[in-house]
Amino acid sequence: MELQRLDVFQVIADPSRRHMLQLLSKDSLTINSLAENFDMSRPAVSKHIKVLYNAGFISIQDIGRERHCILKQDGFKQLQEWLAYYDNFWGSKLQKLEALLNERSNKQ
Amino acid sequence: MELQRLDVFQVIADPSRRHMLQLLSKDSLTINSLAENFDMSRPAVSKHIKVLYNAGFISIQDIGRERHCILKQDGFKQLQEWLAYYDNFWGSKLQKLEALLNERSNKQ
DNA sequence: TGTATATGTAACCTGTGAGTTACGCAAATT
DNA sequence: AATTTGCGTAACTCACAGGTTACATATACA
Repeated sequence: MELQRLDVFQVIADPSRRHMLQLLSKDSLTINSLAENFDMSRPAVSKHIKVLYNAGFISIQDIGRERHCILKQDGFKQLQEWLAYYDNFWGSKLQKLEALLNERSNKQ
Repeated sequence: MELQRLDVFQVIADPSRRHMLQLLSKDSLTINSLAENFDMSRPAVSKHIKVLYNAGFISIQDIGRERHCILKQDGFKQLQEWLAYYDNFWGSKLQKLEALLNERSNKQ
């Protein structure tokens, strides 16, 4: 795995990574303490962490030989911005319907 | 491609599918009119549409031999629910910080 | 100083998502 | 009735994400 520069959409597409984010929302954890929760090798977890870090979902604080992973908002923000566009779509669709209904009732 | 039952996270991980959603947010389109916007074969587009449909991102209205694709809210809702959990996380984190700051200023 | 611990990286294997072409079928058109 | 159009599906190829094991490195501890 050379590049590991997946975008935010690809990052959350993996169930293991979503599970990691969920665990980190409860408490910040080291790579090993994270790995205890998964049925995969520690290097595999390490790679996922790298992916999450590169996409801005976590920050990492090195304390001695330990790496503490902390949830970070940046990655989530990109997703929210994407969704906000469609929120607006549903909103305006509803508004058009309301406008149509108002127009109808005015004509009566 | 046998199963094509990807979850909402996998569905939006593909750039082409996100582009399709964007196009459909402007206007509902048939498979062919959609395909004109992409540098891929029509069967490829047809498969993406099936994936989007199965995940609840679009509904389809058959008119004669044409299939009209219309944006649908269901898929987006699942993503919003997922994000809402973390919204709450950031919210509560901010509240804790505020509480801490208030406590400090009261002590002075 | 030697050993145990926490982690990263390289090399490799494998499953599968995403593309292709070829074909089939029903609806529209002539 | 014959042809064209719009679309779905089957069979195949290929790239690559996600897993593995083996090894390297730096910190903590005895």
